Amino acid sequence: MDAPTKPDTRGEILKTTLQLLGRRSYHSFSYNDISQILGIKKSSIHYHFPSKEILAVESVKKYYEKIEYLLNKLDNFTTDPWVKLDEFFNFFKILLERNEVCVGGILTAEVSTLPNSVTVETIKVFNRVFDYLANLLKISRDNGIMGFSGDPRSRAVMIMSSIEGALLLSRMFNNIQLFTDAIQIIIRDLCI
Amino acid sequence: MDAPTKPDTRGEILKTTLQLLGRRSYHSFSYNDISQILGIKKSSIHYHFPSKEILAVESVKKYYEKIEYLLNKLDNFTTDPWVKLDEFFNFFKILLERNEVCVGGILTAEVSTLPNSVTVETIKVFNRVFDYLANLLKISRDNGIMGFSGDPRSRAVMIMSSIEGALLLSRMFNNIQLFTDAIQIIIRDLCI
DNA sequence: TTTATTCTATCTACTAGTAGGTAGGTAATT
DNA sequence: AATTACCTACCTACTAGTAGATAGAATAAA
Repeated sequence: MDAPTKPDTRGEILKTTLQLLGRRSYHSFSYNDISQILGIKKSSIHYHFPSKEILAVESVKKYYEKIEYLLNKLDNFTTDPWVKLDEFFNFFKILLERNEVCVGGILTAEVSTLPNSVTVETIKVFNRVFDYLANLLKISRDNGIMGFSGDPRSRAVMIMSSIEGALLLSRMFNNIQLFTDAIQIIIRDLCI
Repeated sequence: MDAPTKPDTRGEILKTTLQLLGRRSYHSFSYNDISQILGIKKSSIHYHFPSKEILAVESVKKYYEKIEYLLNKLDNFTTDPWVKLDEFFNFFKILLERNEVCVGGILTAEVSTLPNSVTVETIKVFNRVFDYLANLLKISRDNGIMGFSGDPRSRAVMIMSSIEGALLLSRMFNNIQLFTDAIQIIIRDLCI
């Protein structure tokens, strides 16, 4: 058994920031929120992240890692594209159950007032997901497992558009069924 | 010919607010922005709208009217549901061309930090649109013009989810094609 | 091994700027 | 005279951020 690890303040700050981004928005949380949640002073946060921009950039990078971990886990877990999609959608459903939505969706909605460096990282997340989904869709259609028409990448983008939109609406209407219904339609439209 | 109409400061404030909401977000514009754009002082805005919450509520109500006007115009213009949908989607495409997105989508993304009264008005807008689309879809399928499967209202919600998501992503990627591709898929998936 | 120095990570105290908002004043209109 | 619609001047609260201090840990030197 290892000795007690030293507290990871930096990591806790990032984790808290991601939660705040998933529940609120970039402009709706402040260093003061984090300091109260973690019981440290604002200047301690500034020590680890000298500006809010840097904090957000690092947070989005961490989010990218979480997405990367999810996608790798899907590929290690199964080769069945339907199961992969199911688990992929489930990742977002679990966010909803915690009253969060996708950090990417939040930042996308605020993009016109975001520091550019944050936008750049956000775009990377989406492109990673688009690539993954487009590849999955293409292979599945080539194998005759799926029957959708049109360009796989456009379909991938449209799936993520639907997911982001459905997450936001589902949260506003306080109705998870709204999200799961949308997922059913997305899946059904892939079958034809 | 009428005499010069008196300046409609209240209306100009509302119009400017809607533009700011469509380009930024609730938390990313301030009375100061409006005062600079219109060349009036903040307190003059406060005179017409004593609080930001009231300003937002009135703005969303005005947006509801714009949507209502759009939907009525569609119904007066044609009975062809494909043309109606095309024109409906075009309304949002024109927003993109002005570097705006749907006010409803913006507010939905910020809902966790909005005054409740603003949320209530936003929900009304969406329900209006869901009702309209669900009705259009149901009639069109009953008439054999459309071939989608599943509940028309769920399909309507999913269409709006896709539109909101695609608007946000299209704006972020600075690529209108992203939006128009999504629209193509939405329409195509209604044909089966 | 002990001591000195450097590094890390937190703190207190403070800043400039901006947000939403208020109170009182004034000119024009009714 | 009352109302409307604008103004100046100001307020509190909060934001992101800064400077300096300090304690503990790690490293280097004797």
